[in-house]
Amino acid sequence: MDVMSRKERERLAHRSEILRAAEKVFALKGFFQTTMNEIARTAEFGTGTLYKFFKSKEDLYFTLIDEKTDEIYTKVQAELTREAPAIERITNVLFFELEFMERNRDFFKIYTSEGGRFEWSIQNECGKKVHEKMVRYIHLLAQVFQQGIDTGELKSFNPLDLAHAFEGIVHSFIFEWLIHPEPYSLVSKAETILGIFLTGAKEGKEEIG
Amino acid sequence: MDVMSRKERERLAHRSEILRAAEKVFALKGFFQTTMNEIARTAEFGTGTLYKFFKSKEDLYFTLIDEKTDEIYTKVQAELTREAPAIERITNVLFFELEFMERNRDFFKIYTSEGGRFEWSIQNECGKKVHEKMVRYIHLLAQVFQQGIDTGELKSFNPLDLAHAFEGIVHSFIFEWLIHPEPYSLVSKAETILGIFLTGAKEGKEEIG
DNA sequence: TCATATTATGAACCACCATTCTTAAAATGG
DNA sequence: CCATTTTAAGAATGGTGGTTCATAATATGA
Repeated sequence: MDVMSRKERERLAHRSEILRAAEKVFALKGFFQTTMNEIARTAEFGTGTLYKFFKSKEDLYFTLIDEKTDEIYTKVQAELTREAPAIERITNVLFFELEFMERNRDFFKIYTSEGGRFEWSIQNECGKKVHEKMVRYIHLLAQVFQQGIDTGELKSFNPLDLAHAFEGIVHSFIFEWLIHPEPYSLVSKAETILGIFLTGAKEGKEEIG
Repeated sequence: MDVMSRKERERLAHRSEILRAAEKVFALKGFFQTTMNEIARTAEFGTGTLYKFFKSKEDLYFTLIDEKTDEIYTKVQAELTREAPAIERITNVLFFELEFMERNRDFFKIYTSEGGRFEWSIQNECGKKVHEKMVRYIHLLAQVFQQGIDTGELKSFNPLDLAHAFEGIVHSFIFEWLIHPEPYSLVSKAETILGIFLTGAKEGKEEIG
């Protein structure tokens, strides 16, 4: 049952088109170097039209990030709060993340570049929202690690430290994949990531004799 | 023996003062939001004077990064190419890095924000230089891991993957430390980082014996 | 000290956008 | 079809900030 009028539906469609165009341009040039004009041209709208949907460039930018992060975070959250061994949940989340980034290269370029600008982002009203969501995600992850420790699956490191370490590794693999000139499957790195994170780099002393 | 004239020495001193001021302002506001005017005011020079030392804002920015990275990379490089067990070298480098960042909070804010802007940075002539240095560093690290694998100290993961994972963890701990409101010792996290990286998160099933 | 050369200065210039606003076009509906 | 309302457009506006340059300040050295 469609409760929206044709007008409303069209309006929404136009909004998404603008967001899609913005994503492309922001990913290519970063926030400060993309102009509203260019986004408008890419989306095939007039410049003024953008302001019918978003009250400023910042608003457009953060809305973009906010809606996309929601898309992945809801999925990840569902998996993390499931009833299952911690390692299994972490593994699945890793696959989610990698697969999502593989399908949303542009988005991650924007997302990752947010990392650098925290001073500015965090001051900003919309930026704060995005940042809080990242924090909540890390804490959720830490909670799962805590459970893994409790069940004896994991060593008793500080769970928040584990979460940071895990995200650090994942992030750096995604980053590497992004700047790599010839594309390869990001998901194929999952085994490696898990291997290093779970069993560590050091060769276990195999005291044979 | 001083081969520089007083003039030359003064000129050099002024240059450093400008760089120091720039570091402070860039760290606080990021590249696009700091103005040459503000850097000049901070350094107590006229705006035009900056252009006697640096041909543009970009030049100033990348010179800053370039010279600081040299400072740490030479130290790190010396340690990495030393004759010693791989794990020992990695451990020392980790302490270097953390200690350096602890003394150069501002610099790392700039450095990390470079991560995000790779499209732009890499196109840029000066940016390319900085990027190449990062790549060289990672490869050096990978080489050490390779040696560690050869000597049986480390498991035979792909050494480049190990290097990325290691830097990912370190980076994420530094990042966390940066945004944390009340300061704590970064160096104190070294044990944790090494623990996670070397032995992994999973509780050991005491493989064989 | 004074004439000259050198250097520093910051006001002015100019290009660049985010945003607004007038105008033109398209819906609407009688 | 026409009158009226709604919406889209992109030119015009205003503010900003990197860079330059004419001038002031300072140094030099005779």
